[in-house]
Amino acid sequence: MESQDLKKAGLKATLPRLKILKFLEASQVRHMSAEDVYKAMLENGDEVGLATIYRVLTQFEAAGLVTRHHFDEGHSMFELNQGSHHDHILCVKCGRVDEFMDPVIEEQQHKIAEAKGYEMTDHALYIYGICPNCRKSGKK
Amino acid sequence: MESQDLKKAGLKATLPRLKILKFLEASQVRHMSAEDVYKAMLENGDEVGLATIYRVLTQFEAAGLVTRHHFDEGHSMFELNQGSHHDHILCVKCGRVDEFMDPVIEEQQHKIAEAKGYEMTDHALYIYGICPNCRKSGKK
DNA sequence: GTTGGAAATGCGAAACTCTATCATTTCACT
DNA sequence: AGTGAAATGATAGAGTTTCGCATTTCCAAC
Repeated sequence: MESQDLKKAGLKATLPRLKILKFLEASQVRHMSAEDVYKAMLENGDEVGLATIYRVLTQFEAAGLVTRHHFDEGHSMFELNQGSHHDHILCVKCGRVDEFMDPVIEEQQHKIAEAKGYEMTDHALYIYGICPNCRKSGKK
Repeated sequence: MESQDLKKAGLKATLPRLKILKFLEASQVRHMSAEDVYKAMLENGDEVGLATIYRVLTQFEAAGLVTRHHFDEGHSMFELNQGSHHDHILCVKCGRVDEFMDPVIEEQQHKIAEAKGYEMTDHALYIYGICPNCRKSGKK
């Protein structure tokens, strides 16, 4: 009963919110824009207004249910929070996204923030490159 | 004669491009959006169309003269390439931007890319936090 | 120096993502 | 079931960036 998850997050268990949460959980694609979610749900027969998708994803983010990423300028990508924290490495040719977690980097970031007198609240790390497949096929 | 710099970068030495390059070099502010550049140049009496600012900054980026940053969603920030590579730490309260360079992190990134089979082309690292000033004044 | 043509510019319109407005509907609680 | 608060949906609007095209500028050859 996902409605419990929403209540726990401080959100009223409305039909659109439930549909979106279920959709994210069922999706094979881990990273999606609001537009992606909107279109995919439409095809699924679940009609939810685009404005609602944006609102709900923002609320989910505030509630810690999803994370918002800025892989590239222009639009936000959302990822359901499951499993543990990780950063991303992206292919500039095909858009493929892989995940990694590096304790050394995580620790260094805290050290840097401390050295600069900052209280660290968040961080974003993206490595861009050419993925194994694209290197092999040698696409320009 | 900055026109040499442009020629070297493979760009025709036009008046707007020269003006923009000179402006960036003279500016005390290191990070600016296209709109920032446009307005500041207007006040300076250098009128260059906004579309041209966007085009030229994008060309400068391709030529390696400037770097484009995505500090937050919504708009790109540009920085003239002078001095060496560095990453950024940003205050979420006041927008202050500091720079740092950490050899350990740089090296780890290459290792990660290699381990994942990627050919690394670029990376972006932003640490977000509360800067010393904002911590002292305890602003919410 | 002129001049011819390619390249760049400037303007407005348009694309794109995201937010605001507000009438209507839905949820939760008696 | 009834009621009030909150959420939704549709559309308009805001903000950033790009596009299309007429005009201007650069530059190299005469």
